[in-house]
Amino acid sequence: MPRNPLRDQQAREERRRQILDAAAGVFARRGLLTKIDDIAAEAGRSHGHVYGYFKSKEDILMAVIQRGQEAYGENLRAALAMEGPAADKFRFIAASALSRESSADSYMVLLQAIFTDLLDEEQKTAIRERGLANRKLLVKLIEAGQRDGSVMSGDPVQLATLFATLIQNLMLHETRGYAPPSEETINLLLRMIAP
Amino acid sequence: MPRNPLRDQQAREERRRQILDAAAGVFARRGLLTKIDDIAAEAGRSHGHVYGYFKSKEDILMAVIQRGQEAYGENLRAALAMEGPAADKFRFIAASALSRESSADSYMVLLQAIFTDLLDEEQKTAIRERGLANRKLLVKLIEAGQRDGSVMSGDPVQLATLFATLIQNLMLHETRGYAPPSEETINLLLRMIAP
Amino acid sequence: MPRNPLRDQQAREERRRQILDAAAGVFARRGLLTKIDDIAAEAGRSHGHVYGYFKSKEDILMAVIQRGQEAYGENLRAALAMEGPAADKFRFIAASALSRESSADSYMVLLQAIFTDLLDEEQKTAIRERGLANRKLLVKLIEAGQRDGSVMSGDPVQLATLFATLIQNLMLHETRGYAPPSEETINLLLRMIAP
Amino acid sequence: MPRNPLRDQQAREERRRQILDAAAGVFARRGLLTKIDDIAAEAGRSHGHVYGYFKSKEDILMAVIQRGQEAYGENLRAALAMEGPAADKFRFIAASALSRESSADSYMVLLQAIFTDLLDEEQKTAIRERGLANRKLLVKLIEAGQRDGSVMSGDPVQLATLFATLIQNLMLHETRGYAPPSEETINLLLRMIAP
DNA sequence: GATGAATGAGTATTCATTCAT
DNA sequence: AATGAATGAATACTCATTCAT
Repeated sequence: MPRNPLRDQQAREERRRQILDAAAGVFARRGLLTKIDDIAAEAGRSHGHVYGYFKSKEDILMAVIQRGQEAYGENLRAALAMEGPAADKFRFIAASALSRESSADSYMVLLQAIFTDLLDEEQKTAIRERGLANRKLLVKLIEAGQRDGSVMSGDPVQLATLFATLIQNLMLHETRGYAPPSEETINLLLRMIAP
Repeated sequence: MPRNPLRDQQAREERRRQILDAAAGVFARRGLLTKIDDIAAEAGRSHGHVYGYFKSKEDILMAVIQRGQEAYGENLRAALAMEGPAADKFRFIAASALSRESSADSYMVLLQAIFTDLLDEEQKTAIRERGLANRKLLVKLIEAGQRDGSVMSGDPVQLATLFATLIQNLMLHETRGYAPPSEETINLLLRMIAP
Repeated sequence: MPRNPLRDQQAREERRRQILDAAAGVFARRGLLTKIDDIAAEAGRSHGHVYGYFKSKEDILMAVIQRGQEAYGENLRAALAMEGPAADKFRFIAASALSRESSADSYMVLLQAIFTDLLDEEQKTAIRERGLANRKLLVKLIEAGQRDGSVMSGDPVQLATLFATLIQNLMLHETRGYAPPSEETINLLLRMIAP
Repeated sequence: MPRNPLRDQQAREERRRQILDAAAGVFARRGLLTKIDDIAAEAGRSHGHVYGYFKSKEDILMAVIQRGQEAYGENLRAALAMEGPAADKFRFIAASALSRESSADSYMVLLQAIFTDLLDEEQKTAIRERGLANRKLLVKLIEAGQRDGSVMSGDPVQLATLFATLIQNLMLHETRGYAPPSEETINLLLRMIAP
């Protein structure tokens, strides 16, 4: 059978993605105490397999976080690109964040990673920078909302932080033992930032 | 031979408190990966000493969380007992939570503890129940605020959750690499729940 | 990827047996104070290796004891299956027990295990039940001996116990600092139970 | 109150004896895994108290063993001093050994102590020498029995060992899960060494 | 590539022993 | 003397990582 480098490469990336999917779930469920074996088992592979795709556990952790942050960033960019009033954009962001199960996972993993010394400062800085980049996008949305009158006045950076905070932490509600956030929760949240 | 049982008992409680103080700080800084030796070193004692006061690491963790939740509850009760408009009470709560350094610590520790299987379900349930008890106090405050017109309309339970979420997550700001919450942040926060 | 599952399985069992052999020797030499590292060193492996085959030190201890009891039971069954006078069967049992070095090991380990609270009651019960099953076999031999006139009269259960006691404790002679039991010792022993 | 050196000394010895009594029981029950705290608790004292009377745990262990061996020796000497046929003397020894609860304890403790490296060779030698001294006494009894026709012919040393073995191990019966030795057991035992 | 056996650094916990009171 | 707080050496066990097959 003739080699097919492109196909090989794609297969490799697909398997790497599968491992990351598994890792995101297990990290979220078990926190930083997650073992490589847990991830491998979730992916239906051996732990040796995992090391064929990632250098270390830390490496996997960084990849999970990065993917989560980039997905959130994509969401923000999609909202920015939407037509219509800013309110709709916020509803879109809130709904997306709260619907995708993995969001809460990524956020919690990120929070824990920053909170321990498992990662070195360089890695933490990378995470923080991606976080700041995402907040910039949200600030733009806030500013647009203030211009079209759908968001209250006030420092857009602070407002962005508060809004992000609300969304992110709402994702943890089920984990905290509260009822999962509903449509009504989203409405309330949007009223809170309305003028 | 204990010459003074009362004094001994008090000294013992004092040392236990010192260990808890140390543990709260280290757990917050290093997360659940905290080692007993870290706690002992922070308390300026040997790890053997720590085991004279706590049965296990898990035991210390539970004690740290419980103390944090009870301190938050005290805060809420103090606010409820205050005279004056509801808005002042919210400001008091927000200011207390954001000022005491240990609050953010306790909250993060709690979040992580619930998020891993380090604790068994029974212990997690105890934590969740204390959390719900505290939320009930906050719901009372929200309802009072709605009666005197200082809080927007809406389901008080949902509003309480959102408000708590804002405060608690703001406590993590510095950790997340953002600027620490200021007086202005608090004003903004209070405007968000105003009608 | 296991190219040869059968071979792998066999290799695994072989290694497990090697660990048990090492453990039996070390337990016998060092008693219950034996460290996992001692066992691993005796087997020429790391302690991590040992944990790949046994769940805990207690687990190894139980396996060593069980193997010893089962080997003794096999001996008794072989004697029962022998042709000829009962006296020959007793000689066979005595000689086997005193010759195989490991017998004394297993017996001493068993004695110590029952004598401490390292094992829980359930495990001790399992050991005692295997002991009683073995004694039943010996009782059969005693009864056959009484029928063919090679064993003195008396309660067969008591006689079985005394005979077993003699054999088992003789195995400890070297340990006790006495001369090892000889052919002559066996003759004497057999005369003691003769009518 | 005037000092009374003699009285002080006696009080001290009495307390030392109390500790030894406690230690013998606990060592027998828990084996070499016995903790100093167990002994102290059994004696109704603090562990610090125990160190006022013994240098180390090893020290206590040696004292317990020595006392047991000496008590056994006293028994043998008392038998030797008895009037009458040798058979009565054996019955006396067997009955004493099996009746005094502490005998089995001491024997098991001795067995375990010799079987580990908790004691150094010097200490083990001391124990073995006391054991050999006791066996000499028993050999004298056997020889007397052979002279008066109440004991079978054969090497007296071997016979002594077998007899001692029977008695000692019978002491462990209850521990092994068998019925405790009875009057009938003793009769059987005496018949076994009869000509 | 895939597997899982093997290793050993790392960690929680225990307990003999010391010593201030 | 008596107590028990404090220490730290010792030890069972875990788990990330490597590597032979």
